Amino acid sequence: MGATKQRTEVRRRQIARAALRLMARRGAGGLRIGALARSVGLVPSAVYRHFRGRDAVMDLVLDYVRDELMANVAAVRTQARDPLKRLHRLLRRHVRLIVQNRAILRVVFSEDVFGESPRRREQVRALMHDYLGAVAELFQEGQQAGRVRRDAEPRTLALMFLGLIQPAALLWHLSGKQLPVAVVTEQAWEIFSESVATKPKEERR
Amino acid sequence: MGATKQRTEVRRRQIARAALRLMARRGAGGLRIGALARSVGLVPSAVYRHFRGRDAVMDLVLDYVRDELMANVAAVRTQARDPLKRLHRLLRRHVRLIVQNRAILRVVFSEDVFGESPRRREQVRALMHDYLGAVAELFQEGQQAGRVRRDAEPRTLALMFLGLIQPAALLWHLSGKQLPVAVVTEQAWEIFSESVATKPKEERR
DNA sequence: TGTACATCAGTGAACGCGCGTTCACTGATGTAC
DNA sequence: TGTACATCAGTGAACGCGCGTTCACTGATGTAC
Repeated sequence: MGATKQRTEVRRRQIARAALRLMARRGAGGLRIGALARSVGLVPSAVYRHFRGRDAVMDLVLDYVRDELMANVAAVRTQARDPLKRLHRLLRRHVRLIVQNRAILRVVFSEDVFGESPRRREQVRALMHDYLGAVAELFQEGQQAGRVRRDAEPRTLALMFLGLIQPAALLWHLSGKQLPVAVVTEQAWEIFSESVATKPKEERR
Repeated sequence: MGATKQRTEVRRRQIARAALRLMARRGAGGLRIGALARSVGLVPSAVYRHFRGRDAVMDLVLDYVRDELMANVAAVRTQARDPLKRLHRLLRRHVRLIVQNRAILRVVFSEDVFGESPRRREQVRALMHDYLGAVAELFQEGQQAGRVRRDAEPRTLALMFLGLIQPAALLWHLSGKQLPVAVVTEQAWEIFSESVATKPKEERR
């Protein structure tokens, strides 16, 4: 029944957005072509006019996630000079990203990604690796600027940084938005950053 | 053809163990009755002699995970008196548990659990909640003993504790055992515990 | 500006596959007497 | 200790379902002249 025709670029965008919504609710494995089509007012087979298949949709979503994460890193670089401030802002952005678009959690933790195809798994590994690399770079710059203690590996710090968010985000997600992620993460950042910053002996924070 | 008969309790144990192995490789969603049956030398339909269905198998696995996590908490309580030492030991045990049995990661991050049935989701939430509660208790005892700073919420500390492991474990898993989780986690613990412990100088607050 | 044709985004029916689950059955094991 | 019967853990065939994907088609949109 008569969906009005749209140019393929338009449909691709619509479908990608719908995919994000669906994955937020049902997870990566729960991305059904049928539901996807319906939610943009098409018939399942119509999706194949715009994508080669389910995998191609997934790819686009993964690209989106990567873009968002990396854009955050770039953004905080322009917003602050102090490496620790940059990291703090990145933390907030990361939390906001996850809260606003739960699909991101699902993609990274997905089954699909986790076990299934070696290709997918490698894609996500690379994504996580790159993001961690960018975060580690921020820490390293902090070390060079004398703001961050030098007796810690930047990559370890980057992992800890992610660790400030991940369990809270997971629990938040499981509990259906009950947990105040932003607040908890902020508290965790305070403790973490304090222990990571070089102490200007006997001075205030 | 012709599997020798076994008592149902024996089969249940065999099946549960096989389920753990399978989930470690393919994830919770990848737990197939067929594969499960084959890996204990049975025919798919035979599984139904011992379990009501796929969900019942999942339930048993979930129970196992809960038991292991909680047993770890109990164990470290007997192994050390100092709350921080207990937490350190718990961290190591947690890492070992995950490394030795990857199914645990999959269960907690699973799709199945993540989106699908509200029941499953609630089960996992409760599991995580209880474990976090037990960890928070250790922190609280540390505060009462004057070993842990009092200006931080025990629950926040518990979340951070999990955060020391989770991202590392995830990356380790994605990269196919490349990352030295134990080492990285140990480094992270050093930084974390240092910032959480009360400093000999500024005793009380 | 109108006509002829190519392209393109839709449709619905059908196919195939994997998988969980059911069912009637069989032969081994356990139990009562 | 042997016999009769109940129970119980196997088997394989079949069913049903959800879902991704293909295909022949149609009517709208774009383009050449």
